[in-house]
Amino acid sequence: MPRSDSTRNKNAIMDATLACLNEKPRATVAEIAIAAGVARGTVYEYFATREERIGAVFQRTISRTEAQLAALDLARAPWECLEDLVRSSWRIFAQSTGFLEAAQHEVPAERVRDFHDRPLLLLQPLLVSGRSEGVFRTDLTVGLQAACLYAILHVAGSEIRAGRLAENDASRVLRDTLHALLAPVEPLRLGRRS
Amino acid sequence: MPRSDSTRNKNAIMDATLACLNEKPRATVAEIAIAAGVARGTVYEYFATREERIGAVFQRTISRTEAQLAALDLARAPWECLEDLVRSSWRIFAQSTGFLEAAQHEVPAERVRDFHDRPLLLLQPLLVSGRSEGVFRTDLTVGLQAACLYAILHVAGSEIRAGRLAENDASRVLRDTLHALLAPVEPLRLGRRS
DNA sequence: GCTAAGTCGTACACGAGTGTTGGACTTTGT
DNA sequence: ACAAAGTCCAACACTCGTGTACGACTTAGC
Repeated sequence: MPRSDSTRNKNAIMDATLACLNEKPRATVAEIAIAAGVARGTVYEYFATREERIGAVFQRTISRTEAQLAALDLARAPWECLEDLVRSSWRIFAQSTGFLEAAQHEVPAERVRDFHDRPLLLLQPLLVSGRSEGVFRTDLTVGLQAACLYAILHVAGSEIRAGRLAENDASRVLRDTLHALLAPVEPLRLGRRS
Repeated sequence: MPRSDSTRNKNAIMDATLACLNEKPRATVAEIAIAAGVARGTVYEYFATREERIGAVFQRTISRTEAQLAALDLARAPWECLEDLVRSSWRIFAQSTGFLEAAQHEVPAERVRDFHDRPLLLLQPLLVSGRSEGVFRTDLTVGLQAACLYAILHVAGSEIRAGRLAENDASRVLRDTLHALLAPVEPLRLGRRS
């Protein structure tokens, strides 16, 4: 029967880890402890090593992402599906891309593989169904499209953090950009002036 | 009158710094020295501190990028211009995005600002002219478009490093993706199934 | 209010990376 | 071939972050 403030602190530490690492990849234990409103030593009560701590947050972030993706109703039209996805989860990306980037280099390679593969696998059905319905373009790899999709989410995150994009606009901008990325090209009149 | 092997070593060190930091943000002086085929102490002959060293490579990378951008003939059609740009410089991005990412956190904030602003400023005329000619979409900020553009180049770099994208395909893929990103949306029938 | 669980703060040992120094050695350019 | 320029290597001091230890203190929960 863990005490209530205990779990509260644990969460605070994980949140602080996410937040700190998100904007400064080399954030130190001391900084994280301060951000969590906790003594440095307390951090070690829950996570014996840096790797364990980061790993836990890493895991939690993946779980959350997967939950978002799993909640999608793939039976609906691909575009609506995608819009839903973006609307419901762009924020979580904006708040964790920096962390994930940093975590790459602190976590054993196998788990990084996980991180790269699982969300892609979950995204794949959506992309594939969009393709087979003829509403997504097919001249680029799904892998690449997924990578670009995540990158765009990433961009939105940075732009918001930098104050160059208002949070209110994010959803619309993302929708439009992703639409451009995934929509099929029709006649493909390209590169020559009209 | 600097000796010839001296400048050769200096270049080797800068190249090694770029390469090492590119695939491992926390690369150490020792590793870089080895990669440059040089004793650790020798590194300090040219760059007294880590910051100075990274700063130099940082600067060099910016200069090269600017040179690429400056070489563009803006009088030509925007699409051709863009294609040229991509064709001539995607490689330099693929070889330095990791480094740049890492350098962000090792270099004083003012210079980072430089790094973010200058390439954008150089890209801006191209984007603007494309807009005024009506061949680029105008419903998104130039800043955001530029950010996405760089992000896509970034993605290509990672995908290539990860072996998921062949170098031969990169140019075409980039052209198509960027086209999608920048091309105007015509009727904008969006989100509803046909 | 009492107790156990949890926290705090400080101090310490340890490792790793940085930057320095100095003398022996090797290479370049003339 | 000879001096100057440059390199190498080993050792060292220093900083900083990590992780451990422990006694004193505070809080939650019954």
